[in-house]
Amino acid sequence: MPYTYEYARPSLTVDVVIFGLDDSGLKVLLIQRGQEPFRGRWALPGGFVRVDEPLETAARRELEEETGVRSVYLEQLYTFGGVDRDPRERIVTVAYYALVKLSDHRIQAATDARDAAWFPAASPPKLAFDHATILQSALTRLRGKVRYQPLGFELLPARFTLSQLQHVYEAILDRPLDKRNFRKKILGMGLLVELNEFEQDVAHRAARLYSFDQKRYERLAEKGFNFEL
Amino acid sequence: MPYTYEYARPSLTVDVVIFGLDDSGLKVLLIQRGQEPFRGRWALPGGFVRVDEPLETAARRELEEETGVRSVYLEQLYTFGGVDRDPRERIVTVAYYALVKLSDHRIQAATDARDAAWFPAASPPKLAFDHATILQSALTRLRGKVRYQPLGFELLPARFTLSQLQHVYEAILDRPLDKRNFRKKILGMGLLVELNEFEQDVAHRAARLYSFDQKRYERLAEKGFNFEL
DNA sequence: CCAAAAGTGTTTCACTTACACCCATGA
DNA sequence: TCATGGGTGTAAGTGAAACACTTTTGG
Repeated sequence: MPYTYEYARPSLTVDVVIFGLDDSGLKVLLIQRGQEPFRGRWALPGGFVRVDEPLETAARRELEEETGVRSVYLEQLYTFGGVDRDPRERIVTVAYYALVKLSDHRIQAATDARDAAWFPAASPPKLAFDHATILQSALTRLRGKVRYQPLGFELLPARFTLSQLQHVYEAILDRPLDKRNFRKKILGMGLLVELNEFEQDVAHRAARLYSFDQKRYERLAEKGFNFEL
Repeated sequence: MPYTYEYARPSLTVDVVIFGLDDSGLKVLLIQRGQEPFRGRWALPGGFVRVDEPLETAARRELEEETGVRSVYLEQLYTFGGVDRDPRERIVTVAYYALVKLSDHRIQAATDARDAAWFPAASPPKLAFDHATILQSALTRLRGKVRYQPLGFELLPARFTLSQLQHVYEAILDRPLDKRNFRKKILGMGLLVELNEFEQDVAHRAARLYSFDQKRYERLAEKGFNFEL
């Protein structure tokens, strides 16, 4: 090692809060620990950062190991550096949160039959370390950011109905939204592409499918447009 | 050391973007480096995190060394972990930003006659490492957050005029605000205490002084009140 | 024909914006 | 008395919120 240090240094990990959405609401992916400390407890997926590995790469590595997907929304959340957050030694963790499409069957396959499971994000089991705090921060961030960034689409398949989209926002914000006002507002932004496709096999009028125009959003955002629900 | 590791670990530092405000606008405090790499370049104050030291404590330590003040607004910004951000070795840095009252004379004293100086936050000199990126992130965060959190007061003395407050917001948001609308809005929140004191020694009508009611803000914020400019 | 969700406009109210003049003070 | 910033109200426009019925489809 080319330098010497006056002080011992903390270890560095990443942890990832992986959110998904299904019919029963917002979910978080947790791993059951096989070792001490906190053996048997549920915890966020995470691990050590390698010396030649960018932080986000480390987070994506953890994410991919647990879900099998690679290109999802991933954002750095906060760095937790309390001295006693790990009973063994000082470990600082850079927390990320990710939004994945639970409709993606690769995710179901990757999490089946493992020590991983989806839990309601708002009422998880007792968590290891300070992971309850990290999860709570992620929820708060998500709730704040979803209102002014088009994150809702990250939880849905590429083609979705307006009702599905509304349910996403209702689940995250945890309050009901008015259907007409929601549609007026979201369609008024001009960011949704109206497809000539419809829901299939439903016992009621089939809803039209839409897709989100990411490119158009990026162009508008550069010119000062603000997505805001 | 009680554990062994499969991989070498990055080193960990904190860096602090210290903002202040004077008549010529928003300023940032920089340190001129005395050693390689980047000898002679200006850089953000920062240093290694000690193994038994919480991150925020480390940031406050750096802040106090440079400004002499202890209780100021300090918030974690982002963690920068690019592999080549330091030419010597892998160093991950947890960046913070702070808001200090430049009217506080301790600050002037602590920064006088040192290798530290205040620069316009929007047009700093060429900076060492990736500190230009960090500063830019801090500015973006400050501009975003100042609109929905009462941060402006952190840059002013405890008693201030409405015009001073307006200038704070104009400097940060970098656009002019309408005087009557600004006053209406900010007074309408009921967070300012109207004092029976006035500016002294000005060559025009003396402006009334106000103070910010932090307690009242906290009580309202709990009940769902949102500060919003 | 029934159940279930899709789809659609208008009114009301609150808030934002634009805007100009007199006042108090010290030089 | 002049220069400088302090202090004040109203009208118009824009956007948010509240609200109910008809349509389509499969069972």
